[in-house]
Amino acid sequence: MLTGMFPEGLRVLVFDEDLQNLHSLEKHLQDFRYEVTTCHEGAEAMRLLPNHLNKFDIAIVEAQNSAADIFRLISEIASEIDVPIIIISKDDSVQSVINWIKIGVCDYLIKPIRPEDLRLIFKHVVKKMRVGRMVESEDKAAPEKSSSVGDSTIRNPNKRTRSMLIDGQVDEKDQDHVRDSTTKKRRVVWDKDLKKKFLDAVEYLGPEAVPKKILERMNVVGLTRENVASHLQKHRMLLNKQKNQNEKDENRCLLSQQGGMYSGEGSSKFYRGSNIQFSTQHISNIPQPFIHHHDGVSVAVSTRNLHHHQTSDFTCIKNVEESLIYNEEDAEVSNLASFFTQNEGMSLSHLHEPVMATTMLSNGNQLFPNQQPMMSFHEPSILHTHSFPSSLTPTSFLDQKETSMMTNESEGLQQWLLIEQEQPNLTDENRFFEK
DNA sequence: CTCGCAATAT
DNA sequence: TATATTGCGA
Repeated sequence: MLTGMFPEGLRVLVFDEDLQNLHSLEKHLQDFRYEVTTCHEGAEAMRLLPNHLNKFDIAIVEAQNSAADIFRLISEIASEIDVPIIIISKDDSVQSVINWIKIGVCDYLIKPIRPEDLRLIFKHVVKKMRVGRMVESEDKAAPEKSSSVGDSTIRNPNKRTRSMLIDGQVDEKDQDHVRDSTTKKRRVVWDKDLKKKFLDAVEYLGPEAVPKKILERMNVVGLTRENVASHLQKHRMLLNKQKNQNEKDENRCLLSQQGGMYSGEGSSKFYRGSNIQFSTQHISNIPQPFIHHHDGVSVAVSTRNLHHHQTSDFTCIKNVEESLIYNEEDAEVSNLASFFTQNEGMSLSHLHEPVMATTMLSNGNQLFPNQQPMMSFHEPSILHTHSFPSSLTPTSFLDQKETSMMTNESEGLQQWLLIEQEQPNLTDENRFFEK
């Protein structure tokens, strides 16, 4: 029964209502060469389980605290079917554990789940097989001390080391296996979703936002406190950078006779207090005083009234109308060139004219420093600029602004401005961990 | 033990 | 470049 490859190919049914969690679980299980079947709908899972007794070796079921229906269903089938069932829950209460174990599930994992927890699920299958046959050595491969109830809450980074010291034989095997497929440290890819979870957690926790709590709040399988700490460090550095940049901007602004305000994506004050985030782009040759370099992107904002950005969405919108940001990066110019030649049939001569592209992002009440308000011109979102008047004349800076204001009735302008930001989506394979 | 930070490694 | 790791003081 136990082939040399065991537990590769272990057939696992995974249920989680949260699709992202589900995929994360799937990914990690597949890393161990398990054969994974996923489903995110409770009734479906419960149907799959009893009807496919020979299709799965084990089932993992995520159960919300309040999932009384799932509890009922599982309690009905757990005693009837032969498949070990593992519950995943964020509820770390003793009572919850007792409730589930009592109805016959074989294990209970408390979120957040480590990949290690998932790797060892095969022990329950082994244990089941042992009921008929006595296999002494398997006991070591399926140590109770690892990954069962309680383990998930008490994270001892030295546990592995200790157990290795205790039992050299098992550990050498273990380690080899681990090196091959499991403990190989993976680099976390902070994609859009992860960043969102992170930022949501940080926002929710406010001043309490420390790595541990953020991690708990994010509730992402496999993510470690260190991962979060590292990201948090970067995140804070960005915020500081932006803050400093902002202060500089304001100083320059105060000192400037023209009274211009400079802003880039780093102008958090610019955004704060509004639930709208926006950026503008412009391509042009513009007078020096309007150019400000921020993170390699040259931007400038001309605003007549310096202080109403933060007051409300409405004033913010009005400011968008008044905001022009110039981007003089050559690459951007050529991107823009290809965009217009491909999509608009515009002559390249337009490139010598200022072309304004403005995005306005509704992203909750928050600044997203990691996103890229400066969209690249080959992304689909730019297509929204079709409605922008192409008749802008390359006259003066303010003339353009007025042209745009006149050409767009406010409703149209808003629609034109509201461009959903899109970042290239990672495939599921690459979603969370790098290969 | 956790946090935050900086330096350093990958 | 982005993320991980490490070391150290708080």
